Amino acid sequence: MPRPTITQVAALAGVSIASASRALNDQIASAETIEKVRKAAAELGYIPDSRARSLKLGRTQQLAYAVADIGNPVYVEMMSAVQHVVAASGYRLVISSTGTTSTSLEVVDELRRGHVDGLILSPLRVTDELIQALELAPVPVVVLGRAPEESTIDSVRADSPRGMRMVVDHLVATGRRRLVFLNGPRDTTPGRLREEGFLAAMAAHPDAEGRTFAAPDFTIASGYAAAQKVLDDADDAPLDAIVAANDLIGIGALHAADDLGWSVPGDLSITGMDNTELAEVTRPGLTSVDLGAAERGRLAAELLLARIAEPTRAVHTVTVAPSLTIRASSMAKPLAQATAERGVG
Amino acid sequence: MPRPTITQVAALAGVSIASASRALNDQIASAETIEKVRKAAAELGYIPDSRARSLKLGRTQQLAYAVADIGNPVYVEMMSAVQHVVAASGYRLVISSTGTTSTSLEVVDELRRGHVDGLILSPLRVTDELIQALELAPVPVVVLGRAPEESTIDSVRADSPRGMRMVVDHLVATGRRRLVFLNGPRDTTPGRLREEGFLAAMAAHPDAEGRTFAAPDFTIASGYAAAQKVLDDADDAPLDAIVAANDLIGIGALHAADDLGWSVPGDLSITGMDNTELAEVTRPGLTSVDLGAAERGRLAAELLLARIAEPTRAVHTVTVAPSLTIRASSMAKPLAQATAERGVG
DNA sequence: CTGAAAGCGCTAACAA
DNA sequence: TTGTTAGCGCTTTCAG
Repeated sequence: MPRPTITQVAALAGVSIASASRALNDQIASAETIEKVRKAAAELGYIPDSRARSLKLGRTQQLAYAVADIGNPVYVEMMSAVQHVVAASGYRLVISSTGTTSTSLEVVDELRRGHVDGLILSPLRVTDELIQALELAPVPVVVLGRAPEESTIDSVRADSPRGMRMVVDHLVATGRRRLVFLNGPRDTTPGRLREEGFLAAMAAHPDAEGRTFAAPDFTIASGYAAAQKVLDDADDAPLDAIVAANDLIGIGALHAADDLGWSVPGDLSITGMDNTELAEVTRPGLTSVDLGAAERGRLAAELLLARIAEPTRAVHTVTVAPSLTIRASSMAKPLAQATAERGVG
Repeated sequence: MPRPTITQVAALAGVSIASASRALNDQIASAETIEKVRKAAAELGYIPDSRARSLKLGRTQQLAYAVADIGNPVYVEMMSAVQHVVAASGYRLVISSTGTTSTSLEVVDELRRGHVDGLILSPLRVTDELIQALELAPVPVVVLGRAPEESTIDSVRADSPRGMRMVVDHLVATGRRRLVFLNGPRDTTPGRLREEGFLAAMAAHPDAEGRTFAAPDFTIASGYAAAQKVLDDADDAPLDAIVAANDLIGIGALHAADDLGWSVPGDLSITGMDNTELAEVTRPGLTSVDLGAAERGRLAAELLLARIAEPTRAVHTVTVAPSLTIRASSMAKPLAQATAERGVG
């Protein structure tokens, strides 16, 4: 049996389809009509067709979430939060993985198909071209990341510079003086911001020195190779802390240190960033900056829903405060030794 | 400026809207018409409205992926694979998180809105009620998990019993004789199957003995607590291997062993299941059975697309072969000691 | 408060 | 090959 339409509900209730529609939606009808229609709808198991509704109303009750790589734990965390908010508001979530190479422009172009009422976009690189496209997008867009100050696009950003500052302050406070920043690719937004944040933080500590090194990817393997190189050169260029640009690189560094016989945190502190589940799983646990991925996802979804509800509202740029989760990988030396005795190091 | 419609394209090209539609879709038109329409469409930047198309054609070019918890790494891995296949075939992916409590029945009901052309469902519990609902679903469904033999639903299943057999064989071959199976909740499909698989595998090794213990969740915290209890009781009930029902429980066990001063794999082998990214991150690395999550996701998507293309085709039940990834957590003793000297244990 | 009718944008008969 | 027309299922004027 085919799905019942509103026409059949109306027929069974003995009213016009217009009345049926009104009774079901606005409730603007006589009590008697509403009752009859509800009963008929229930009897037939009527559920309105979202395709027809979309066409008529010009909205789909769907939102898009587009990121470079939906497998990335940070994006997954955001997505869960987004999905939660979105579902609670009666929207569906359409995901699209843009791939690390593309510029997200295709995603914006796709919006013109009208299949979603809004977009949450986390672009790897924010180009002028992209911003321009977003301003002209047919539906509201919220950017997870840095949108230019003067743009008219809502955005939710992490505060990685401040996060970096927290990490560096913590390392210096626990006695580290020669820090190496292990970055991913510098031509990405996180790569650029985190490195700038690191250097700015170091500038506040004249008694400590920091240098930087860029791995080709934000991955464990890249982090491992990069850390290996840095640790191998330690005779010429000593160090007592590695500040990784993200958890994956940090874990790679943790493994490299382990394999090269460095004691963490005895000889070397290692920190990550993003505070993914992975950071909790390593031993020693990886100290990491939580940039509030879930919180950012939640806010992005709320901003988007608010703008859909009120398209002319003021532009919002929300920054989520980071927090530092200190784990064993960056404990101060006395603590570190106590830990090592238990067999952790 | 509003999105151009096919009416405007037709007007600019100087043909009827029907001709414009044919030229754009089937290409059944004179070369001249096709050329004119293409030019007009390009000039206006025309993109067909997917809402109107959905209503007219009765299909949305969207598929749904529904799992209990989209934050779970296994589901994420599947989702990535699904998204990959689906996007390559011109479909969009709508995700929905059913929550651990629900029976997935709401998801099936939602299908009647007609917003997707098919569903990939990974139910936590497969009830008769659910299967019945799936058989009556208005669009094709592929189940990730066990569908009853006689049902008419395509499904892709992991072979966790065989995976368990591989783990147990490996542990026995490396000298372990007293195995404890650390399960999650037994009233879930994976919980039941994995425990049965463990017991069946043990039956093949009369010289070894195995017992089981159920944690309330498939989480690190539950695994930690459960392992703690089992290890505390080791005087009365000795053991030399923990077989965890999944990686999270395995990692919890790894941490508990560490904290209680057990050397892994010196005193104790620990294994997980699912071979998530997490298993690679721990030290010692967690031996784990790869149940082919990505492969299952890929196959499920392909099965769904095939059924949509040919609704009357034969029912397919595909089983993906597991593979064992041996890491340091279950090395044989000689190897284990060599590793320990390097400071891993 | 209710019903008739228009129409969202598109595709697919059908006729020419 | 082309144009005319109906209609997918629904909401929303507009009269009554």
